[in-house]
Amino acid sequence: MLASPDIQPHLPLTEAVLFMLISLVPGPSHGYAMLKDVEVLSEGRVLLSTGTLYGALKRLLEQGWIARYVEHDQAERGRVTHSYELTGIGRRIIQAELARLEALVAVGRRAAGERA
Amino acid sequence: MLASPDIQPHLPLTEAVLFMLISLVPGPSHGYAMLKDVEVLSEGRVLLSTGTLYGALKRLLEQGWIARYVEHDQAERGRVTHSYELTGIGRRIIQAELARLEALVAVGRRAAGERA
DNA sequence: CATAATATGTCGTCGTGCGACATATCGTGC
DNA sequence: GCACGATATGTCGCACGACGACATATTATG
Repeated sequence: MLASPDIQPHLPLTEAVLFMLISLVPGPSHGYAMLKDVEVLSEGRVLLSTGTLYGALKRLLEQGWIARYVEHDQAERGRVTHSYELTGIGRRIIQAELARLEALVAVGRRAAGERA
Repeated sequence: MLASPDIQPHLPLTEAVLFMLISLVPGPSHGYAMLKDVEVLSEGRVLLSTGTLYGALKRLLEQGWIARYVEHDQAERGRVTHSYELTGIGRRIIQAELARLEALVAVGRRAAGERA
């Protein structure tokens, strides 16, 4: 019962990408905000560089896991920011990766947990 | 209460390395056997190439997470195999990585689990 | 006695995280 | 009015690691 068997080849995700996707679950956000969200979500352990961030965003867009739309801060003047939003595929990827991680932890605990 | 705070910088482990370390928990083994063990442990999802295997073994030795000793198959003739064994550091690394993964899953489930 | 499985190793390529660098806007305090 | 930090986006080159391809040799099996 593997929903969308074509998503398996994309796993495992890197820690950076998984945190970025998770940060988009509550709703759309933009690059810099995701950077800060990931820092909070990971309790300060994952500090994305902008190189990692924008490189990963580009790939996620190409793969169709997220979608982008342009937003104007104010009326039509001023800074232009880009908002990113999870696609259906993106949500399925997150679920698949979390399931994979749970299985991995189970294997590890079974082997390494209950013994000297 | 982070035992050995100096191990944190080594995380996250790659999937290949974590599975390789887990395969050594029950006891010493050699390269090719680890290759097959990982395949079984991962239920066929992780198929290490020998490039990955021996490259990773070299690094694990250099880092002192495993130790190597030479074994002679028979008396003193025939194929020479190398056995690898987890060190104390190696065991702590596994525990630290499993703990990290559990925390990661918890964050993911909290964000992505309990909502539409 | 050929063929598969076991066993170890190297090499080149590709993907990805990351630090450094480059720009520009916005808010706050002085 | 203006300096300065936070916000915001992006590029470039390096380093590390997984991987497939290739190379070899020994040990079982049919």
